[in-house]
Amino acid sequence: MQLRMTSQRELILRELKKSKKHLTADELYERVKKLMPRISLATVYRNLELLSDVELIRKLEVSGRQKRFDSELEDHDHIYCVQCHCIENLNIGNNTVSLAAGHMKGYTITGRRLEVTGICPRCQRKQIKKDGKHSKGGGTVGCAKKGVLSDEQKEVLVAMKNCDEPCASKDIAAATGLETKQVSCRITALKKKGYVESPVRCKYAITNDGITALNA
Amino acid sequence: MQLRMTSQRELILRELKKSKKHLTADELYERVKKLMPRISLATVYRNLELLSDVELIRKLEVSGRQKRFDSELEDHDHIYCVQCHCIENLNIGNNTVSLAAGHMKGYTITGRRLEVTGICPRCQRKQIKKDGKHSKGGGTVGCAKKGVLSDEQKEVLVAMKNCDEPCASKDIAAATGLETKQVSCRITALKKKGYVESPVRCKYAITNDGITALNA
DNA sequence: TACTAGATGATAACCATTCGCAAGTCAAGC
DNA sequence: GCTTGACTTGCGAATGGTTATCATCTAGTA
Repeated sequence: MQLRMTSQRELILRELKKSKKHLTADELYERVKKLMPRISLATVYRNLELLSDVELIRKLEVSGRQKRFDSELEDHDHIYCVQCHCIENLNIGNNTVSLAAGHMKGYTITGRRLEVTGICPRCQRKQIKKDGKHSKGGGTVGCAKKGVLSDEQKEVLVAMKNCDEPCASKDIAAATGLETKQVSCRITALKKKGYVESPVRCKYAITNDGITALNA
Repeated sequence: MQLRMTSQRELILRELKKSKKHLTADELYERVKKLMPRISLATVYRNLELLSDVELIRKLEVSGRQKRFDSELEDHDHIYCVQCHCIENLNIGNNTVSLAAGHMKGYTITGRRLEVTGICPRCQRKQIKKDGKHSKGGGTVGCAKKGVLSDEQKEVLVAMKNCDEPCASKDIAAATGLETKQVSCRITALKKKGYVESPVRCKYAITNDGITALNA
């Protein structure tokens, strides 16, 4: 099997090299599409795979769900920001440690990957600015994108908005005609999204985020 | 938010601890299901996530598409076999190197992950035994499970089986009544799966694997 | 120049994971 | 003891990244 240097392939390679970052397949797809609108996402995936097979580029299997690709071929490690999910290069010598240890188990070593995780300076600054929110790390892991409101949830949220002060789920049930069980379940979901808070035990109120989300 | 130790949760934790390996969510699900048949896969996922939030277990985001979970909490690294995809623990001290380098970039370090890749002793032995097959590493990445045969591919494969000696795609086309273009395309796919080989350029024959696959 | 390996675009399939919902269970307060 | 609401569960549908399939195109090679 032998590779042809097609125009698509060339473009993909060039764009990856041009961007010094570690792009995901579809970030690269977005860029390439601007220059070659009819290119298919499948072609991008295929070529990234192929190009890394022949070692013209390097596939990084790092944290997160998406693979990333790198045009830099020399061995280097990565540092990964757990908040913004950006990845930077890191240069550390001292590779011999791991190789020796590996050999002790009878393995033939083919490579090694060091990934340091942390919070990048940018995110640290952001954190200091608005440090009211207690982000437990858990909860919405990974992309902390706010879920969309379902109609059922909206119903509860609207009722809650109409209350002047924190109300019990029982009150919401009365207002909406729903069963309290359903209400309580939906409140839980809304709380997780940050649209509802509980200032007093068993009393709930809509948050500012919740109001924004309703209007959106 | 406070966790209850439900029977499901307990079982999941116990089974993970029992197996010394690094299980994926659904490997664990298979085990747990034997003891609690009505448990849901979602429950397993949920609990693994929750348990790792409270640090009763540890989530490993290692190579491959699936996450793995580990009941061992101390810091340790991993060695990963690129052929059988098994993972073993590895103990290397010397963590300070990476941390220092990370700090230089202004990061607040939260963790680090070293993954050595290689071929495990078991796979090395296997390799020596039957070393006729050139497995380029590429091709079917990850799970190297053979694709299922489509009806179209079967058609071509059957025709090929009926030939005593390697035949050209033209011959297959004649035998099946298909266009040679289609045939050639399917042959390519079959070759990639290892069901067809090309002993001579432009001549194809069904492989033993191919025959097995047909009968299956 | 004919033939075919290799590439492409479109789209369907895949697979691990997550979400939404309704129903269940447990602990605390009345 | 009964009620209430927080926390769980099972089910099933949705999501999202990635891969496979197929027909068609294109470019090397005999």
